[in-house]
Amino acid sequence: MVRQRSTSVKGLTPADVRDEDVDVTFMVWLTSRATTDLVDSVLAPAGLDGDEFAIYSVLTAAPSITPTELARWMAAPPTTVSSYVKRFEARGHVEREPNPDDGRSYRIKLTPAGRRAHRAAAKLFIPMRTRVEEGLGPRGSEVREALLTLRSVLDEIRHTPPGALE
Amino acid sequence: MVRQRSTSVKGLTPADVRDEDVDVTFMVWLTSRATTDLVDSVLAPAGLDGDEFAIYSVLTAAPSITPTELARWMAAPPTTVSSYVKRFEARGHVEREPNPDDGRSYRIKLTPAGRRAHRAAAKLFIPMRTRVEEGLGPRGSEVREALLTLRSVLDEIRHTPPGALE
DNA sequence: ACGAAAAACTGCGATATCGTAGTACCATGG
DNA sequence: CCATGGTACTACGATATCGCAGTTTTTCGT
Repeated sequence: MVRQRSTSVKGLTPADVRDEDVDVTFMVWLTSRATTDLVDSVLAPAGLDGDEFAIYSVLTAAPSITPTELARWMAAPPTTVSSYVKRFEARGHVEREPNPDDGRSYRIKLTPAGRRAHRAAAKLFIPMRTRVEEGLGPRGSEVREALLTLRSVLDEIRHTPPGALE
Repeated sequence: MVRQRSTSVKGLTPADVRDEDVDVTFMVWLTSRATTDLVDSVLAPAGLDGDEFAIYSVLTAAPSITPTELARWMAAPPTTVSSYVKRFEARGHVEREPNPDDGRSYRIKLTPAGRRAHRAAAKLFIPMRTRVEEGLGPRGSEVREALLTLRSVLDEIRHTPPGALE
């Protein structure tokens, strides 16, 4: 998975790009890459990557969900979700049951094996989570708050057609 | 690229997962997906996706950089960077020049065409950035601050071998 | 109740990501 | 100055992502 060094490279190379005056979006990108790298490497032994763990977590929290709902959750295109489901099902980690409300659709549920896989991954995840929380210390809640704010702003923009100025 | 709706799905479905008591990492994941979706859709007409735009931006800020440095920057494995470079070069957007300090390596530079492409993408990006900043309002600096904090914590953990407890 | 439009999903194919393993080069010790 | 080990990069191959276009079912207007 490759453990990388630091964002501030070597001595002086591209380090002159100071974070303070960089775009929020760019920082999200950077943060996200760092998170992915860390989480993926932590979860690797459990055979799940970060995305998969996140999805399994959603499936754990929400007893059952449709592909479309999942797609909205993770802001992913339906085809991607479709192949996720296929993959998870092949692993025996999720199963589909007919959606009583809509014949075109179905609902996804973790199987016991899926729950077990999630628990195994969680066991690796928790210590990391703890370290992150410790690292954040009291600022933890501010960070969470900030992410929340940011996400709601993003969502609002995402769902506003380009032309529509309020 | 698919424009999705909202994180809080429909009426009541998986909405019972309240953000407040969700993991920071998970929120980063969610935020990152939303960001990717938004940025990709905004930049699409310019023929760059978010990742590419970010890299072009780094290359704009840092006059030249080696693949390894770039890999550290974006916390990506070297093979990924390698194929990025190949792709960008094929587009005529970057060029390699020999690294005087190291014969195994080389330095990457945006070509004029590459700079042009970046500028074109930036033209689409700026309005979005503005909307995000407006949406954040005075909380903008806190959000930036939070991301900064988070990233430094993540980096520190990432670079600490699993066993090494301080 | 019917037909048109929209929505949920998927097969397929193009492209992207990234692990494995290999090559070229540098650095260190003796 | 050579050997040994480490580092920078990449070819190749496996798998993942996701757009396009098509099918099935639902929704809505009349």
